[in-house]
Amino acid sequence: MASDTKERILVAALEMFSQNGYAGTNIRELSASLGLVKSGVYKHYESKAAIWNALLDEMIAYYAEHFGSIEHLPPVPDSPEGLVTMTMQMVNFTVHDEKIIMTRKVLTLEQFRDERARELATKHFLTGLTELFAHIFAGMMDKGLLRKDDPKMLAFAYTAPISALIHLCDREPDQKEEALAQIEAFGRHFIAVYGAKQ
Amino acid sequence: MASDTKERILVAALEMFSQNGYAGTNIRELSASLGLVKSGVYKHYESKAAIWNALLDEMIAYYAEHFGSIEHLPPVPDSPEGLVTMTMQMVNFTVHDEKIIMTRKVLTLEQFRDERARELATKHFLTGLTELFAHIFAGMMDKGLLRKDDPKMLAFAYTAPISALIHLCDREPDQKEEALAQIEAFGRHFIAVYGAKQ
DNA sequence: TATTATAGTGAACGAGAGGTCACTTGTCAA
DNA sequence: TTGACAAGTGACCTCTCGTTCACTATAATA
Repeated sequence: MASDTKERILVAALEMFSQNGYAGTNIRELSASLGLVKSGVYKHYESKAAIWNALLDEMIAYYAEHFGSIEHLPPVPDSPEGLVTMTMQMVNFTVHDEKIIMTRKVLTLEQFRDERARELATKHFLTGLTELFAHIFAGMMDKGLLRKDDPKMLAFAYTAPISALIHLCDREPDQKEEALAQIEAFGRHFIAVYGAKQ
Repeated sequence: MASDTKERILVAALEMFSQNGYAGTNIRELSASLGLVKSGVYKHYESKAAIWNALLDEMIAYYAEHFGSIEHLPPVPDSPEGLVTMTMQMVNFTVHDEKIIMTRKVLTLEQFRDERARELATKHFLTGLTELFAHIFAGMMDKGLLRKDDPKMLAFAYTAPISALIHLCDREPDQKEEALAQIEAFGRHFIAVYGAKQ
């Protein structure tokens, strides 16, 4: 019945791993945050490493489902301004959603220790975003909204600065508002530079 | 006499912290890697945290000395191609120098736990590079090598993608050569886009 | 009703952590 | 030569870690 405990353990693990890292997290605290005693956790996972692996399984599956599939491509904007709007919607979500913030933090902290975390980090932080926007930019070029150029290069030039500011938001939450404004300014700069000449 | 031990401890600490993080590092291993026993370390530092703080002091001082001062500004390139050359020299150094690699890794791993690490991470990964290249780009604009625009915005647009690929090199050293080629390609793309119209 | 599986408890364990301390050794100044 | 001091040793301390296990409570099943 109340065996959503197994899932609640993963939620708590994400929270603690993202704050203190894998090595800095202990099972006692994790259990306590769920209102049970540490041996209770071992009824659901055989070890700390098993919790970590299950969490990574979930993160990988979630990423594949939400960002890795073609049908989840956002629509191609109808105007340069539409690109900024869409970008800001995505960015606003990604820097305010606690679960996604914690996922990024965990991947950041464990990328050098765990191979799967490393792979997922590269997707999350670099290749995934670039591929997504390469599609979008190719569509915008077809519509005559963007100067014809290599869509992958433009996507990289567009997403990497945004990604850097998203990382800044994770690191310094106080500066979130400024960072968001900076992203918007960068978006407008980008369309001014790369927008198709009228 | 042989009291460079205090300094050797910091070297070993940088190595271990960058691989396993602060929490994942233990003094026994650290001491053993220096050929001494753990209590020997406590003759030089009163605690693990003291080692961490001394290491951070050193990293902060090193950064201020080498990247934070005006007189260490690289010369403004004489041609668009010169920008690429200079960039590749800097990048090649930064992705191959072990100490700098380890410094980036440590800052990456501890940015959420230690406030000074967080500040230094933001400088290392974002603002420092941007300010440096803002100076360079302002100079290039004066020379007519770059289209007139906001130097800070251009510097951000230039350095953030490069920084993303430097992080990729740290995360996936196997892909270092591809990443360097990608940085060079991006540099050429950048001057094609932002170079002053002849 | 008796049985059985599931979820959770609390005490215990061994290993390894950070840290202390009395002691030895080597070096140099008085 | 002696004394003082810095550097290093090894045994030991306490604490916390991940993990185990015998046990209990509960709820569904036969």
